[in-house]
Amino acid sequence: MLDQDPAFCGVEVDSCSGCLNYEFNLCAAVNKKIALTRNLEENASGLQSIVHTVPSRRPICHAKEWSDFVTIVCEGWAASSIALPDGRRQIHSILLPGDVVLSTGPFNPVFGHTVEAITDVVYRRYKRSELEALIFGHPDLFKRLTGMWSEAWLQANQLALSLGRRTAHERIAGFILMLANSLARRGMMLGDTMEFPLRLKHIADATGLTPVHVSKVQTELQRAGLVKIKDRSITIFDREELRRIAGPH
Amino acid sequence: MLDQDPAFCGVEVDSCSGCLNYEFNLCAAVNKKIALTRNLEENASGLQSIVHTVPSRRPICHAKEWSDFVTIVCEGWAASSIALPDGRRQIHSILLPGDVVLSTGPFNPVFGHTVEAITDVVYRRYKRSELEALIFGHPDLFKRLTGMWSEAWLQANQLALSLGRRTAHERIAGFILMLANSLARRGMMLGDTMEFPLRLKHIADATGLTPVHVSKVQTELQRAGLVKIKDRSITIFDREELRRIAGPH
DNA sequence: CGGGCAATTGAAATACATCAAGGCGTGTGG
DNA sequence: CCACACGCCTTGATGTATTTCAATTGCCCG
Repeated sequence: MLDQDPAFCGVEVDSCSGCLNYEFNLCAAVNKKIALTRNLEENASGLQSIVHTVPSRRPICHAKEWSDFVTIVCEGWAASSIALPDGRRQIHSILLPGDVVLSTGPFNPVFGHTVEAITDVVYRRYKRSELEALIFGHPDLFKRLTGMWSEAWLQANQLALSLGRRTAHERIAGFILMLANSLARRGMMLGDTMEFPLRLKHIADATGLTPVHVSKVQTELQRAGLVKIKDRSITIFDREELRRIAGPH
Repeated sequence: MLDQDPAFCGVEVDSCSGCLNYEFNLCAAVNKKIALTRNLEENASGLQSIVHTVPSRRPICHAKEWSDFVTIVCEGWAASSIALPDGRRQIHSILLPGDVVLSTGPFNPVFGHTVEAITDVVYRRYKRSELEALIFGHPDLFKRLTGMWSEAWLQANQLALSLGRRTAHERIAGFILMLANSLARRGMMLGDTMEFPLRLKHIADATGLTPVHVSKVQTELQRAGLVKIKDRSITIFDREELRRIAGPH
């Protein structure tokens, strides 16, 4: 879906309303607020955003970058990670269309993170100061953001639980199911098939394993007839069994 | 220090001003705001809190509990964790005096977490609704909270990095150093010695290892003369070398 | 056609877990 | 006061999940 129409969101400033994920997250809320302030004849051209496009494998935000902007993914897949100087790194979130890049968070930027495009990515940047001003005036928008924070914190802790206490099989099965859920919520599943542009290295860095081992577990899952990974997409045949392998939640 | 005067914070409602950690975190800010609102003759008896005491090894907040209260630790050590039904669990933060129990977060409670007393613990509960009201009126207090969230998120991600990518030695050395820093900021270090009330199981659940393995690594660190663990306290002899073992940051 | 990344596969190495036994401190009941 | 049980820690022996190393293949792209 992404590849079929990479320019779907377009490049004009307020083309989000046409975006498939418009309703998904912050974008909708923000734009509706813009509409509201317009009606009120105040701050008419208030919240501007600039659309950027980045080819796959390129960084979107760098670890040291001090950012005055809040970034939201419009199109494509990206990975947010922390890296050690010796090259080890841990991906802590896969960013999909509609996701706010939390390290460029609406209230405070969080340093030390790197965001890298997995596929070609289209993203949008809001000026933090403007977004902040908007948020303070609108309690529901605010609620949405604090809710986002709590959820992100919970997810981070659950990732820690996985990395600390789950086996490779559990982690990988769980990772696939998590992606399937995220994509389903976005209407990006075609039946039981979804895009799967991740390299082994991505999965390895997200699950705390090595690419080699990820490959072995994946072929096991495939030989057992649970999934089929091919041509940068994955089909889930036996979701029930996959859930069983992913272990308790 | 904790054991010497467990009732240091007292049990009256606004005894925090005498607390060693009063200036450390939210308490100070909250209480100053109370003072401010008093001066303004509004909401005079606004923010009430109730002090609770819990003996070691007892739960403070349960996983399923819906909480209308925000909890702050006044005295003692506690652990916040997520558990799997089969008993595996991951501790994601050690809570020390002055720490806000983030799963009872100021804006939203976060479910699925368990908070357990390690030592005897004294904590204080604020009604969320009251705290929330207070926060909205006071931007600096608000800034403080969003800053807390960002920091907590960063820490969670760094924990994930450790669990996913660091060796047992790195994790344990890093864990000890982290505690030393936290305690130092609170003025709870006596030279290079600090309280260390954690059981092997706690350290294991915080580092994603088994108690047996933690024991082996600890005795290695001790034999190498880097630290000495004895009588529920730990002394750091060679912080430099410990940092080297903890690996890059 | 060749060169370079990505994935697969097998063999060997290793870090950590599991199992099991013993010791030490602490509380408890006789 | 002693005997005893119990929880916690230590230590060694063994087991295993995952890593590391290495060789091979396929594929994309010039």
